[in-house]
Amino acid sequence: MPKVVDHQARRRQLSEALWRVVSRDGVEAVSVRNVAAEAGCSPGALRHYFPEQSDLVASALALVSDRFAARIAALDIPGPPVEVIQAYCEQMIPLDEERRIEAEVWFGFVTRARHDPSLDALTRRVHQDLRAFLAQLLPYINAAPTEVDRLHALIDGFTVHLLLYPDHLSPDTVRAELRTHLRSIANP
Amino acid sequence: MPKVVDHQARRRQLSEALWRVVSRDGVEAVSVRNVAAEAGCSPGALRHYFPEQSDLVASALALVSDRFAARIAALDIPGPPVEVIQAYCEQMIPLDEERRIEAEVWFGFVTRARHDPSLDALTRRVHQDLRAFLAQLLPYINAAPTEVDRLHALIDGFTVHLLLYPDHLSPDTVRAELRTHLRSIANP
DNA sequence: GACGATACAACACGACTGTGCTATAAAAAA
DNA sequence: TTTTTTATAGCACAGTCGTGTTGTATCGTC
Repeated sequence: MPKVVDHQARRRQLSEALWRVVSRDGVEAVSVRNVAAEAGCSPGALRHYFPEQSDLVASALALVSDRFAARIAALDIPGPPVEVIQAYCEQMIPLDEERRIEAEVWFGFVTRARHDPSLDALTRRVHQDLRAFLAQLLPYINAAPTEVDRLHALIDGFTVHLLLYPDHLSPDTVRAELRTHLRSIANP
Repeated sequence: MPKVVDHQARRRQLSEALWRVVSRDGVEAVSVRNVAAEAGCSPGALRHYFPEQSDLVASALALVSDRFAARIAALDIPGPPVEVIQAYCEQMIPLDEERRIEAEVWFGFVTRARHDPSLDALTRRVHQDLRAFLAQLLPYINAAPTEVDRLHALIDGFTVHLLLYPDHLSPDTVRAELRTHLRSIANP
């Protein structure tokens, strides 16, 4: 048997290299050569793990989704229901550097996904999962089920604003406004 | 003097050709050649009006902003303040085909603008103008000035969701939820 | 009608793209 | 040690990109 490497770990490294390229130079700078250079390997090596470019992008997007799911699973917040839901919702918003890069990658490629069938399925599924997740949260604060779309839009709106105009909106402001919103839709 | 053409009109035609390319094939399909072909002219002719590609994109983005401003100026809604503000806010949301294409172009290039200084200034200015416009609206329904960020995020969140997942969210739902929001922050 | 400015077309160039193909290095198995 | 399988590297190819340059047709003015 030949040299053995952890394929899964290698793919994650390469996906994170793509993240760094997006964060530094934007989505339009993502190419096989650029990502390989960022990861410190040859384009041929990258193509050994991702035969086509869409495989690489899909993996990078899936990693965003996985990281979010891991954060949610690791959360163990005590306190009143509104604070628990606040903590969950905050995991979807780029309030720190880690979440900022993830959101940058996600929103950088989500527009491309509409014209790329291989990415389209993934992004639609994640969107629907998030909506379902939020819908599942609402009963804990006795909010009306119809509030899910407004909450979801608010979260993604804050996400876009934090990404594009970080100097016009502080994470603390977003946290406070999110809390205001959750309290306003909660029925004690 | 030579053949005279209406430069402003020609630029608008070319900008709208760019819109159609974005709407059909996405932002990544925008190139000097593709837009020229869509407009039915040669790349050389396009470059006569837009020496560099960023000039073309900047013009297309400015046209979005101008169209929005024209719609706002043309509005003459009678009725209670909440309904008037509702009508204003709806002009920012892709609730019909015209606004959908505009929003598609805007959100398609706004991520690129963060890495392109010539586009950055325009997009930031528009964002700030919209925020100021919303802030100016709030007193008419006696809403707290602090509500501007939440309203702005909600509007852009709905915009993104309508753009990316139009089959998960209907324009009517958005209209209804926006009205719910405006009523919730209004103090009679 | 001749002139000159403008509109437009066409090509050239270098750089970049994704992707196929081939060669080498390395490590596990024989 | 030899064999075999994998990991990585590197090159080739056709296509597209933005943009510079050069030529030509067309119209308003003299």
